[in-house]
This record gives sequence, structure tokens and C-alpha cells, in this order.
Amino acid sequence: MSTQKYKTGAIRERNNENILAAAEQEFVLHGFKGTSMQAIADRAGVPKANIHYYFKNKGNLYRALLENILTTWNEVLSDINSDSDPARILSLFIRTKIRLSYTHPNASKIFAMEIIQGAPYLKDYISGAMRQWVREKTLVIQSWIDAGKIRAVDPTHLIFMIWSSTQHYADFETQVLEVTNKRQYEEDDILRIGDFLEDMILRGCGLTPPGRAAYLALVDDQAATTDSTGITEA
Amino acid sequence: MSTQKYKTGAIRERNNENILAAAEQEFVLHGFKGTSMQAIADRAGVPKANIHYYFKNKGNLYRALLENILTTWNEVLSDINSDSDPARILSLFIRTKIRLSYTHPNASKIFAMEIIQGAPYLKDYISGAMRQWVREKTLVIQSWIDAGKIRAVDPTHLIFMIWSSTQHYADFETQVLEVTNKRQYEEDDILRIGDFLEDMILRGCGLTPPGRAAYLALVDDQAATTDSTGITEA
DNA sequence: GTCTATAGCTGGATAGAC
DNA sequence: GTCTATCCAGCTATAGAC
Repeated sequence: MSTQKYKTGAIRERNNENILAAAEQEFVLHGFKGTSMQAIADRAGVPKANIHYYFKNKGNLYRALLENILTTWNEVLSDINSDSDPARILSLFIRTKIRLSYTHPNASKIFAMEIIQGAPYLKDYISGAMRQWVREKTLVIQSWIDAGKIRAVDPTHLIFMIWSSTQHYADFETQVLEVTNKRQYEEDDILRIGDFLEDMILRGCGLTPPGRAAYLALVDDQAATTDSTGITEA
Repeated sequence: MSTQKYKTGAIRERNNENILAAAEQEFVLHGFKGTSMQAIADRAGVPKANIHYYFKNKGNLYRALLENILTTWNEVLSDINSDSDPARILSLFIRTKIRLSYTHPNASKIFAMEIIQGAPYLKDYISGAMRQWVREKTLVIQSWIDAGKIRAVDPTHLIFMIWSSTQHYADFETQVLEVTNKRQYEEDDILRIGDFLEDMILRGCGLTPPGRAAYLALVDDQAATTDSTGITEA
């Protein structure tokens, strides 16, 4: 029940996105408590009061941002399932997570800071949906072990290892770039990291790494399929 | 040139430690900007003005804390060198880092948050001492590869993998405990994490993991040696 | 829906009594 | 060296003109 005729929802949405994008930057740089609504407003180019009009208070804005992040991740990662070949699934999962860290580094960083500080806003999500997700995946991995498809490694720790080693390149971006004396990641860096982590982790599982070419072929296939579904958003 | 006769240095030191310990807690929970001097003072049980007397300002207090952290890490990890057996060195390094994450989780978390936020206080350290440290270690690892002692894996990424997968259990403690439905880590958890990561990473390097027993024997040896040096601090 | 002005409070830091 | 009282800049949030 908005007061304007039509179309104005578009302005609201655009403002919304601007504010959320600005908030993401500020929260990464200064943390939740350390970020001021004024700084977000300045970065988004709107008066401070407007943010309160849109989101009521700082906690709601932060919550909206976290939901955005989790939604994006779920959309991308939900593609990964129902292939009975462990090597292909693990490879795809590892490389997709690395690509996510590359395309959404700030999302990963905000999530990381939230967890490090004790997950005050995400405790329910972690002990609910996330725990459930891990339970399901460990059952799949355990079934691979029982079928003799992979070595007997602890499924839960395997998931933690994939999470930590991939997210590291987003969360500790500053350290990685500074230590390796680079300005920023390039496409080739992302592929090489994928090569390395796939190689290490799959060998640890007693599997033969499918390699970079197999992944690129798979992604190209998906891209072609997605195009053919006719997504036409500008 | 202090104004009191003698012994008062002990009081100052005790206060200093209390303040640093309180600051560690608060900085972990709320980040640098989000932490108030009042909160630190309350937790340390001293008037706020005393902290300013001891540390002059918030930035100095934070810097002192970071220096404390880096000193502790250097002391513990500098023991690890000069063994020409890659499997033993890597195993010891992995398990020592996990133990550090267990004994000093807050130190790891503060360091992580500092890096995630762009390392405003530690950029010099990273591009200086830390980069140098990585350079040296990669040369050692590369010499192992050249000598055919381990598989040809990227030395830098190997170091990042060990860092990320071990620190994960400190930094993401909340997530790990919540997902695995545990209250806190126990001794056995630490050993099992060591078993898992040693197994995965050393196999990835084409090495045979020495295993838990080898590590425990080594640590017991060191403890005995340390005792025999006659350290008598209360 | 948008923005200015401001209330009400907490922040870091210091002056000055003890 | 210690602590109380206080300054003032900056904070979140809202009231109310437009």
C-alpha cells in the first residue's frame, strides 16, 4: 500500500540497493558498531534520515545485508548436488566457492566478522539452516566412504577445510596480496588457486583431480544452458 | 625515571596486563572502533582515565595488544626450523598452529579482524616481516621440491592453506561449535583436528603423515628439555 | 517520500583535586 | 600514580517542514 501511483517502487528499489551497497563497504571497513549511519548515507548519497525511513534502524539494515549475502550464496551453491561422482562434485564446489570469494569478497568478509564476533545476528541461522546443510552433506560424503569411492576422512572437517581454504582468499585478501606483492587478483590467479586447492584436497580424499579443463567445460555448458532459458533482465 | 622508590613497577605491570586482557575481550566482541574505553575500563576494574594515563590513547592500546600477539606467535613458532625432514616439519607446524588457535583464540580473532578490515595498523608488518618470513619458507619448500622430497605444489599457496585451515578453528570457533553442536573444544578435538589436517595436507604433498604419536613424543621431549633448563618463574 | 534541524546520549580525551 | 568531574565531538534516532 504505497502512496504513489506506480513505478515509484523502482526509485525505492534503486535507493535500497545504493544504501545496501554503501553499507557493505562501511561495515567491512569499520565493523557493525564502528560504522556510522552518517558514513553510509554519505557514501550512498542520501540524507541520513532516509536510511532510517527505509530500514528503521541500524540493526535492520545490517540484518537486510546479511540476508542478501546468504541468499546470494544459496542461489549459487544450490546448483551443486546430485552428481554421484565425488571428484566432480568436490571440484565444482571448491572452484565455485573460490569464484564467489573473488566476485563477492565483501560479502565473505562481513560474514566472517559476524562469526568472529560471536555471531550475534546469525546464531539462529548457524544452529538451524547451516547445521542442517552440513548434516546433509556429511551424510552424502559418508555414503561415498561406505561405498569405497573416497578415502575415510572426517566429512565435517573436510567441509570446514574447503570453507576455510577457499574463503581465505576473500577474507585475508589484504594479507595475500601484500605477501605476494600483487595489486589485485586476476582471472589467472583464481584459476591457479582452484588448481592448487582441488589438487590438494582431492588427493587427500584419495581422488584424481579432474583439473581445470574439466571445470571450464562444465561452466561453459551451464552458461550455454542458462542463456537458452531466455533470461532477459537488463 | 619513575617517582616511587621501587617495587611499584609491579603494580603498573599488573594493571597493564589487566587492561590488555580486558581490551582483548572487548576488541574481539566489538571491533576496534566499536569498543569503548569505558567498557575496557569497567572490565579491567580501573577508572577510564587510568587507561589513558597508561596508554595515552585508544590506538596505542590497540597497537600494544597487536604487538603482544605477534610476539607470542613468534616465540612459539620460531622453534620450528632446521629439521630437514619435510614430513616432520610440516606436521609440527600444522599441529603447533592448531594448538595456538586453541590456547589463544582471541589473539587469532583480533588479528583476523585487523586483516579483514584492510590491516590499517599492520600493513607495514605484513609487507615487511611477514612477507620476508613467507619468502624464506617458500625457498625451503622449493628446495624440497627440487630435491624430490615432496610433490611439486605451489609453496606460497601451501603456506596459505596451512594458515587458513588451522586458524579457522579459532576464528570461526562459534560456527564450528554451533554446527557440531558442542559447547567448547576439548583436548581430544584438538588432536583429532591435527590428525585430519596433517593427513590431508601431507598426503597432498605426497608425504606419509607421521601421525599423532610422533607429534606427542616430540612435544614431550621438548617439555622435558625445557624443564631441565631450570625455568623457575612462579 | 524527502530532507533539515535537533533531541538525547555516549564517545575519547583531559584538567585538576587528592 | 589515582580518580572524579567535565568538555565537546560524534553517535542514533526522530520531529516536523516541505
